[in-house]
Amino acid sequence: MAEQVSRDPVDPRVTRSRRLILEAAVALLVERGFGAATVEAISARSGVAKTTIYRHWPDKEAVLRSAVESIVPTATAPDTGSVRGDLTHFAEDLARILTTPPTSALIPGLVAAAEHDTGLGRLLAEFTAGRRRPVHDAVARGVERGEISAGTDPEAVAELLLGPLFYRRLLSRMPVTAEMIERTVEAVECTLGGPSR
Amino acid sequence: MAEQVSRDPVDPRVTRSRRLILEAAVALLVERGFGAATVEAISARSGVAKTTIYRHWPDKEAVLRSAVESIVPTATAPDTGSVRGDLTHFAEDLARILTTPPTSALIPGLVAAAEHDTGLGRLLAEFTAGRRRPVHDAVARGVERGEISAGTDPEAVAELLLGPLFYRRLLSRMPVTAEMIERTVEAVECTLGGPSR
DNA sequence: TGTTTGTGCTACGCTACAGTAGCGTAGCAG
DNA sequence: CTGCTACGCTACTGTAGCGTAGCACAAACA
Repeated sequence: MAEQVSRDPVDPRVTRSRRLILEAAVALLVERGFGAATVEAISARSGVAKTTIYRHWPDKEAVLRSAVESIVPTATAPDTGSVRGDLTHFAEDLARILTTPPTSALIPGLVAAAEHDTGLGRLLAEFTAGRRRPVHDAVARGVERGEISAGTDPEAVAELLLGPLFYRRLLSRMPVTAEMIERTVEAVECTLGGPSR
Repeated sequence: MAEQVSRDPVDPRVTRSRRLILEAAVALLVERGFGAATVEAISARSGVAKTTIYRHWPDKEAVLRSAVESIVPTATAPDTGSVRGDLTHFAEDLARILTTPPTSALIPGLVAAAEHDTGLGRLLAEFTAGRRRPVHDAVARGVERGEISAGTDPEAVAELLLGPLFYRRLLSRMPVTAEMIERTVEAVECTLGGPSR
């Protein structure tokens, strides 16, 4: 919860400790995955005593959740004036997130951890839902503008656009190039049709 | 290596042990993920002594690799006469794999493990490459048939088709419905264009 | 300046797990 | 029937990691 952060004027030692701990946790998650993110490793890397970590979080899971939360990126969704422009911008944004640390390195582990950890599962669900929202908005604007059919399913659009990008990151492990993005956006647009459809 | 399997007429006790061990390992991987698939758990579940496990594999990683290998499904790719038919059949096949055990439950963990384990990374690469091959073949047949343009990039087609399906399984966790498959195939087809293109 | 509060440190106890050694037994094949 | 081989079992060693207790110290704060 964010209340804690803004409420009382906290001791600078506390903020420093928390910051160092989370930085180290993120670095470990990114570099060596969930398996290597142990409390002792975080302590060693951050220079903060293990006991101090337990003074701020009840257990390891809570630390890792905080670490993950601390780097969840927010999606941007500017109105570029056309559906194609919006989707392209969005895809480029996602591609950047998918290929640059820290988020990039975190996603595979998060996907797997979400399978058996409900807390992280919720986090992943929030992340992906947040990712789809800009697409919904872009579609809504397109409909309003008369550019595309009112019957367009925004979820379907999001899926067609996000799927191939995540596929590259997680499965085929090919680089996400500008050409690939353009091609994918084109494919999505192709299915949209005009307002008459 | 497969030589061992077919070479000598093996002692039935050996085949029995190996089978029980791998079955237990797969069950554990499927039900509770890579983290829970310990040698001791496999031993307890299979009823085979831990020492016997180490008589057949050098270490835990090797056991898990064998377990994963034992359930990698092979892709089917019948020629239905049209690109659309081929792709639909393929997508339905993949959807089944993505939603039914044991493969379904294994994929998230495999994706994550592949990130830091080169052995499993190779396995995943082989799996996904095997998945894409039928799409390549379908495209090739479509080109030969004059149904679609010779310039069609089969990798792009595979990506557009596989991406959304995997996205549902791994990220949005929505069920893969028949409508969704049809919609996705339609979207892919829409980008193909005719032979004139 | 004195008091409070957060930290570092050492030293724990506990559990889970990897991997091994040696012995006795049971099943297989000739 | 006999030798061979795989197996089960017990008992280890060693390590890694979680989470805690208590004390001394130092930084923040009033």
